[in-house]
Amino acid sequence: MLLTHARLALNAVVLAVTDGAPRVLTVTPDPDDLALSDPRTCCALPLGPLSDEHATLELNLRHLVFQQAGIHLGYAEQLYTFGDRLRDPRERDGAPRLVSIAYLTLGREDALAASRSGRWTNVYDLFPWEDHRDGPPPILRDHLLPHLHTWAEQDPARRDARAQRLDIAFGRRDTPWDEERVLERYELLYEACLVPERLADLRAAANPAANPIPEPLHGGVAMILDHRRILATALGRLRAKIKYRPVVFELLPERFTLLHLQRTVEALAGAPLHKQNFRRLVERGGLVEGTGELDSQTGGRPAELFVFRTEVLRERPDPGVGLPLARRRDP
Amino acid sequence: MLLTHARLALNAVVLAVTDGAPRVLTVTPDPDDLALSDPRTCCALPLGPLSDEHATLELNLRHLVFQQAGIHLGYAEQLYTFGDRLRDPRERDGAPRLVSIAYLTLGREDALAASRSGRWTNVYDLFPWEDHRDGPPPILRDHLLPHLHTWAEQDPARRDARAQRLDIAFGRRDTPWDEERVLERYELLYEACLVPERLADLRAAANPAANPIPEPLHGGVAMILDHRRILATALGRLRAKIKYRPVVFELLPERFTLLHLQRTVEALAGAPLHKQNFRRLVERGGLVEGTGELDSQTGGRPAELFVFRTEVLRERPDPGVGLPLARRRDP
DNA sequence: AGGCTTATGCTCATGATTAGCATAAGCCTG
DNA sequence: CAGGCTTATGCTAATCATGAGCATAAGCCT
Repeated sequence: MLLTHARLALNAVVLAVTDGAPRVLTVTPDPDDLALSDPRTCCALPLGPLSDEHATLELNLRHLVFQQAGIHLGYAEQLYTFGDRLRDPRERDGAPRLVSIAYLTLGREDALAASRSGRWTNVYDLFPWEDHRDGPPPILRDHLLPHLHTWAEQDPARRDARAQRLDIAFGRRDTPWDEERVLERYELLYEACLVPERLADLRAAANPAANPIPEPLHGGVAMILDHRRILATALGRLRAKIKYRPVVFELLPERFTLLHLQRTVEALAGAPLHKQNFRRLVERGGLVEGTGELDSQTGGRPAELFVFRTEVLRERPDPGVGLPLARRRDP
Repeated sequence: MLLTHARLALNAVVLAVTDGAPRVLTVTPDPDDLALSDPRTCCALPLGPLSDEHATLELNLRHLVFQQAGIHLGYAEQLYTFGDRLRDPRERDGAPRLVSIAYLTLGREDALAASRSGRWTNVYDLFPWEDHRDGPPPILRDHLLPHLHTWAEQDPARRDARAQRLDIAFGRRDTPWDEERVLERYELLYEACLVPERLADLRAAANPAANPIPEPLHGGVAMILDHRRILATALGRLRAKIKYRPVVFELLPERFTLLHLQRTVEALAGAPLHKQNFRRLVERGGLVEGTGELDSQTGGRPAELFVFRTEVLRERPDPGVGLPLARRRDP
């Protein structure tokens, strides 16, 4: 029952929403972890070792993020443990297996200033196909989907299975777009060689000749190892979670306008919401409480400032914000 | 980034539903893992080491369960990684930290026969307070809740916080009972010394005198280490999951009656459902499809046999069965 | 003053849920 | 074999939730 040859790491996905964009805390990769990627265009999630000093994994993680980026985390939940072999290409050369326990954590906007060595990266720079707030992004229709369809046709044996996965993940045919399926979409893009880190993995593969060399690689920001997959897992989880747990409020200042709240949810969900219905949902759901104070910085009629009603946690089992979707951005 | 002194284990929660009761696969504990518990009354979840032979954790786990119990697993998903210190009391004596990656898996009823060294244990023998199919179980009102309230009053400083946790977890006052909060309930019962394994942990504690020795321990089946906590996590997760993913069908034979389906959901949720509304929900939700064949073993009018409609996965983003709750068992 | 912006109240149609009632169609017993 | 038991299944009324949109309010700016 003893496993001696594993490297065990804690991994943090720290998310915030600033200026209407979801942002993730990234750090400069440890040269050790860079593997075969280019250090200039590559970023990494904060990570570090388990230490016996800390009684729980979560405390360990908080300490680690504070050390690396000077940030005191708010909400934190365990996300997933990534332990499959060859996540790190160096394992091919006999390096011990890497097992990463990843956490999803949220911070307030103002934590941005506190960051030391970390940087905040716009999540949609890393996942440009996930932002549907102004309708499906052009890159999806013009670039990714055509390539995905080509890829699906490529292998006659798996054609049907691939086509069906595409339908489900990207909302083709009778399936609606489901903003939660971030990981499924990432995995398809990875398999189709449309994300840059796939190139590194292929280069590191034992016999590069066996796999056709990828042609239509989508440029953009790269992340080390499987960190973009970890982030995809986190985004999908968070998009699901806001619907049934009041976690959005972890991302907002104590007092906020309803539009501020809406914009934050939209930034995470990557979808536009129907304004009036959104208000009704959060107000009637007992999630917020008016303070009577007004914010006149709105550019229009001043908006009332609200606070989160903590009591709702006692009253309802699943007090999420829900997503009253709008077809397009509300006029 | 190397952690040398951790023991890393895979842990399987294998669930099935037979004769209207949810059952979990348990094995005789490894003498090494027994720690301070009594081997006669103690059971364990299947567990084993990570092995470099297997490319993924999930394959590793499947192999392990097959070896230990002769069962080929169906559905499997990662549950949680338990890595806090002192999960194993022996760590106090310098034993390396134990990190367990737990999986939630489902099997068909008939897997029962295939089991070799494992046993199927009724989940509600381990969690008698969780079965509300015939209303709140007497043990809750007569035994656990009174003791919990006493415990809450015990510490004046934490009284309010504890009382509130009780309200939320057990559905007191204005909060409704939420069948998903299995883990929260377990943790309260653990803290209040109402589950047997707490005794073992206290005995192993460095200075037993610091903690008051527990009086009102609830007897019943014990599990090694924190395996009951792992199981609580699994049950809570599954109860949430059936509502938005069609996982119940993994527990049923290919063809089933709607009542069979309902009884299976009820067994997992621990709550009675409204029959007519349940039918409408699964039929109109497109989850099932009638075969035209009848089952005359029902004791009343023969019921139609249904099959799961796989296509639903393409059509709707969240095809769970939903829980049309009934106040009492339907007449 | 008039137009722009955002906030906020209200309505209407539609669909989903809850809670029952009622009937159907087997079996079993007297 | 009728009557009562069981379970299956169809149907409805009331209530509640959701999606879409209209209309008005109340700031600012020119």
